[in-house]
Amino acid sequence: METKGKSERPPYHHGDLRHALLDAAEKELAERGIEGFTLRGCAKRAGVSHAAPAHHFRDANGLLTALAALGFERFLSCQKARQADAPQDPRSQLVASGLGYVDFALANPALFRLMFASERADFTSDDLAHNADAAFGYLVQGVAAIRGRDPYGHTAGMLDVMATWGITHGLADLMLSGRMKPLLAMPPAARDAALSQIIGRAFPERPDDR
Amino acid sequence: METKGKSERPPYHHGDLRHALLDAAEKELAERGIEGFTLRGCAKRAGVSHAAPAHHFRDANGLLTALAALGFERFLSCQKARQADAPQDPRSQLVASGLGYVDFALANPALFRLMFASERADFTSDDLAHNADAAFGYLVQGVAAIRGRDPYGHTAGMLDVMATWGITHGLADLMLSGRMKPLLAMPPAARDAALSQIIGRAFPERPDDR
DNA sequence: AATCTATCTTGACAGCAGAAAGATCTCTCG
DNA sequence: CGAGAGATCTTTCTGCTGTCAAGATAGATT
Repeated sequence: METKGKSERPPYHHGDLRHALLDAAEKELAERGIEGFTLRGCAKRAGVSHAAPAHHFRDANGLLTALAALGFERFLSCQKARQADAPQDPRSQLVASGLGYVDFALANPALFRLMFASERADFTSDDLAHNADAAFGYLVQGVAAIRGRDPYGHTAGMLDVMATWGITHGLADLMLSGRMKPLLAMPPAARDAALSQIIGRAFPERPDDR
Repeated sequence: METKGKSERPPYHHGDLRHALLDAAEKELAERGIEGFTLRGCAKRAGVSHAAPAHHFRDANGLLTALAALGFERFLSCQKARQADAPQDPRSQLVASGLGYVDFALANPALFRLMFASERADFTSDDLAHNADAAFGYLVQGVAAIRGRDPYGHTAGMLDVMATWGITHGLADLMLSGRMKPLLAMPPAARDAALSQIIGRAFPERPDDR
């Protein structure tokens, strides 16, 4: 109970190392990017030896996979946050979720890349696959609300889904790589307006018009 | 002039190591992905010691940067190839270049990621910056041909450019990560038709309609 | 109290990038 | 012709990485 007399050594067992490692991994990812990510760096951040993570995550990619799974949850939260401030009609709601999509990407660039453009996250993992599917399902449901029927099964519906996802994702990804300078230079309100205008093109009133 | 009598040792000087390394790097990238890319692997492929590349490219990122610059040239070629087979009206031409965009991404996934989503390619390099700008300029010019005036300077024009680029890039990138299953499952002709329909939404007849 | 199991540390190894120094070839200029 | 000079390539070394194996420690169970 009392101290050892000299420096209080950290306890041998961390207590919640799993959480601590996920936090550390997120910071590591944010600061050094996915290509500079290091398992040893995460361990050091969490104040633990370099081999400790292996007990909670199989290997470096295992840690990244768990982090990506968490990412998809926050990804959905960002979309819902935008929707809460938007009008309730289906079109406004779908556009708002697109704005949330971009919000998340800009706020967590490396994590976004891990989730959408990396081979290191293992999508056969149940956790990750489940959360990623949930995000996709949310999009489909948003499109269904506009068109009034389930987009699955008929081509026009799938076109709407792919157009919406494609344009939102493309804008987000290009902004992350520093392209889309005009958008990046705009003040927030103007940027939101421009993004909304573009995203809205994905689901025109007359979907079959060319 | 005559042989040494035993095994003919490869010449000390390679002759065209720079080219050989670029070829090797492309194969290395295609086979092991950007995250498995190794400078030593490239050297071995080119039949040369691991330190030889340093004389032609500063370091591993230098080699990748040169490769990305080459990539942007072929990227443009893919777009022009599609346009050659398409009707000459501006809209068909712009859609065709989008199909070429996707062609390139699907044919060179890792290279595409290097060009658009990696921190390893150095875009301050003159070569790379020049070729990347050329690709972007080509897109802008394609949009200008539709709208009849230079998209720069006025907001509506920039919206057209960003919408076109965003939707094309988004579709390509998502297909690369194995999403967009419906599109990937289609036979080529159907896929082209679907992609064209979606890309066309980026520049509607009445650009201001919501 | 004794043992069992999960957790964490230490030490080792192979592969990697990059730097430094030396070897080999080609070329130019006297 | 031939002697530097400079470019090209190899060898060697250092420090970092991920992963594995073996040992130390703590908490839980019985």
